[in-house]
Amino acid sequence: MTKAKHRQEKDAPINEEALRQVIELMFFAYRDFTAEPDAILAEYGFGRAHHRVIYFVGRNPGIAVNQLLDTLKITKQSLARVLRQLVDEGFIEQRTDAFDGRRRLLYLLEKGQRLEQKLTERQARLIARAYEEAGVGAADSFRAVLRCIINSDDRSRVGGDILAREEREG
Amino acid sequence: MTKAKHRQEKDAPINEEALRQVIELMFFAYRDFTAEPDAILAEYGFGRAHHRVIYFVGRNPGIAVNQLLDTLKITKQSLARVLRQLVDEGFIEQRTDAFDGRRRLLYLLEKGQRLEQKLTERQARLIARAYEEAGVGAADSFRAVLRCIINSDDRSRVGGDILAREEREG
DNA sequence: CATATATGTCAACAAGGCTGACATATTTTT
DNA sequence: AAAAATATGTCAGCCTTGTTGACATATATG
Repeated sequence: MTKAKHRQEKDAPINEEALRQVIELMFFAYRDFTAEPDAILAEYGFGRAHHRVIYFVGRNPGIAVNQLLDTLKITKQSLARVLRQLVDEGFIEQRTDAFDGRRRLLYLLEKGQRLEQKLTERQARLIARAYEEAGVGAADSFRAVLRCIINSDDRSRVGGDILAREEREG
Repeated sequence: MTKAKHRQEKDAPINEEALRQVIELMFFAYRDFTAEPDAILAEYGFGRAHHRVIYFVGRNPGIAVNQLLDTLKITKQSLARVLRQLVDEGFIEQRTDAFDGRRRLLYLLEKGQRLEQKLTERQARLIARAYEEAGVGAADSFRAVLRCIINSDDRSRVGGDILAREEREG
């Protein structure tokens, strides 16, 4: 137990040891959070990269390739590889935008929807159980803190709002 | 706004949309949580794998290679690569265990401690700011939920308690 | 018509996971 | 003492998923 640090912030009563613990908790929690999906994806010969694409396309039907790149913050080539597989194997469909023929809008096909649901269900169940175990009211705080950890620019991407966001800001 | 789902669990009042949002929040939050350390590590020619090793060795001075493998849940070879670099470049020291000559106990050297502090400081600051922004009391709930997401087996590893844990359970 | 934009694709590279095999030192068991 | 188990190190090679830079094509826009 180190003695209270000389308050550098105005009056932050935040325990240093507790902060250290959160760093570890984030590591373990994220690993367990992705473990089940990873195992399911492996059966399809997919990885976490495929999961992200399937998830965000499912959440934002009709998202364009560039919007997806902006969201995932990976390079065109990284996306191309996994997207190609997903399209070739019938999980995702690309339709040319009627208003701008250069754009390819992405949609989940039925096969993709089934996989997406399967993956999301597992993760949702894990969170739901954690909420129950952690006690009522913990859910809102949990979400609030997560949201505050996120770069303000990305906060508006949460909630399947990427397409609308583009119209507002882009 | 979908209408309330037919409660499949006993009486779980958990909003499905909220759960979906958490999935996204976890993705963005973890990415931003690791972004700053990643940038610092890159200056040293290191990656996230090095960070994990430095962190857990710093948190558990005298941890053995096997304990580190169990904690990180990676293979010997994956660890060997980054550990070799860290030892060669003077960030980590290996001492033979006096009680069991087969074991190599790991310690941070001064160089390693400095880097560890630098990295931890950034992450702690990010969390601390999020707590302030999210409001008082959010911290405890946040930690509680994270802990509940974690596999019960790993919960006892949080808090720099890996060495003691080994004595208790191993 | 010139330029900018959205996308696709090729080649090559790096980090960090993985496997399996094998060597060595040391401890524990028989 | 011999045998077996344990802890570690190392070699070779593979995969996924990130990276860069270059170039091609279609479409939109000034």
